[in-house]
Order: sequence, then C-alpha cells, then structure tokens
Amino acid sequence: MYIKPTDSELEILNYLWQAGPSTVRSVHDALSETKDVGYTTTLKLMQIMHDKGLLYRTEQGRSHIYVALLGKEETQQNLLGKMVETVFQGSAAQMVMQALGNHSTSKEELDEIRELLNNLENNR
Amino acid sequence: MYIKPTDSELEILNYLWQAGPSTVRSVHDALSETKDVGYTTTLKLMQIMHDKGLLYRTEQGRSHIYVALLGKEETQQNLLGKMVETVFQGSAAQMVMQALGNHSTSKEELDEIRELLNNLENNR
DNA sequence: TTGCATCTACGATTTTTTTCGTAGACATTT
DNA sequence: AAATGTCTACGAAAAAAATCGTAGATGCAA
Repeated sequence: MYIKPTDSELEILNYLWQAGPSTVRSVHDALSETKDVGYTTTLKLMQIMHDKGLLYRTEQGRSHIYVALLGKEETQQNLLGKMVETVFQGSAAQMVMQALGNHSTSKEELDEIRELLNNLENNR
Repeated sequence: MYIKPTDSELEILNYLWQAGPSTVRSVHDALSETKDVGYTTTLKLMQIMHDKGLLYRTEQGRSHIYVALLGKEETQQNLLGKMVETVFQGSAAQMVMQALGNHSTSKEELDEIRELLNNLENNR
C-alpha cells in the first residue's frame, strides 16, 4: 500500500529530488521564497515525514541531513495514476488530450511525444 | 479565484457529471458501492458543497435535486494544471510521456492523440 | 391513525494536515 | 564567560475534511 504525500510534503519532496540530500535549513530557505511559513513548521513536517518513512535522515554534527525515500518518477506515476482514475475515469488518453490541448508545448516536445507514440504502437 | 474540490467532493462531482441532476439518495447509493460511508455523511458533504457554491439545488417535494455548478472539463483542466505545475515542474510533455508510457492505451486512442499532435503543430 | 421509512438540518466529534511556540543542547562571537 | 544564534524535540493549537447521531417533518402503508 502506497502513501499519498500531502501537498506540503510534495513541496519538500520536490526540493529534495532537485537538490539531493539537504538540511532542514536549506529546504526551509527554499520554501520560504514562495511561501510564508515558519522554520519549525518545515522542521516538524520533515520529522513527520521521517516518522512516516518518506524521508531518511542521518546526523551531521548538530543537524540532520534528509534524503527522499520515494523516487520522483515512482511518485509522479502514483499521483498521475490516481488522477487518471479519479478525474478522467481511467482514460489516460483523455487526460493527455486535455493536457496537450491547453498547455503550450514546444515543437520539440511534440516530436518527442510522437516518437513515443510510434514506439508504443510498434511494440504492441 | 478557483476552488479546488477535495477528494470526496470530486467523487460527488463525478457522479453528478455522469448522472445529471440527482438526489442525495442516488449519489449516496452510487458512492456506497465502492465506499463504506453513512447516508448523512454524503448529505452533509453535499450541503457543504452547496454552501460553497459548488452545487445548485432545487426542491423536489420533500427532497432536493442537486446539480454540479462546476463544469467537468473546466475542473479537469484546473486539477491537471495544478498537477503539471506541482508534480511535473510545469512540463505538460513530461507528464504526457509518463502517462502514455505506463498505462495501457488502445490503438484508437493513440491514433486520436497523434491526430491532435498534427493539428497542434499545424496551427503553430 | 398508528407505525415505519425517508427526508433535511444541525451540532458535535474524529481524523488529518498544517502551524508554531517553547525549551534544552550546543556552537560561535564578543 | 556571557550573550547570541541555530539546531532538534515535543506538545499543542488551529484549520481543514470527513463522519455520524439525533431530532423533527412528512409521506406511505397496514
């Protein structure tokens, strides 16, 4: 059974995926740029995530270094899957259409997707 | 400013989008098939959604008929957009690739997507 | 007409998530 | 060494969501 990270947890995970092993301080500094939140709030959240098994941590002198235990792609996959199910009644194609139709996507990206389509159809 | 429906609210919205105007009873009966929840819970949720302006309702004898005030596509769009931002760092293409790569999609659906790609590229 | 079923309203509780204050440990600065 | 700053731990409160019980109104059936 997999655990769905909350929105706040996801913000932290995103930072850790991008920055690698980090202290609460760096995570907090990064989050504060876009969000008004106290240091101890971030700390507590990360402690809870550690308790839940979402983060691993190791002592580094007086502070801790945290690492995400959930993989980025794996988590994206889970969240995406859930969304396809609950919002698009299980049709990934429906979702893809909406996503492509309403977000600006570069020619390169479109080409990449086209290639993926070809591969999918060949390996059928 | 748009309001993000909670997971429970989304279940109700999904039913209403699919079934059209409905009583609490029908919504509840549908939800109970997959979920163990009391009637008054569903009732209360729908009352709250009504208060929030997510649902419109009209009296029908002794009961109420509820209608979703949020459009299905509009809501899908919102949720999708939020996910692209928070989970895929703004890259819709990234998301599409993951979605297509890991869910089984029929040839017809793939063709449909391919066609959409062509249209998008032509109208560039 | 009495009893049973089915509504809504509403308050209250429980659960989950988010937030933060305070205290104690330790390091650094003056 | 005293003051200051920066950690963690921890408790608790606030906020948001979800759940349900009870009461009162009304319809229907025996």
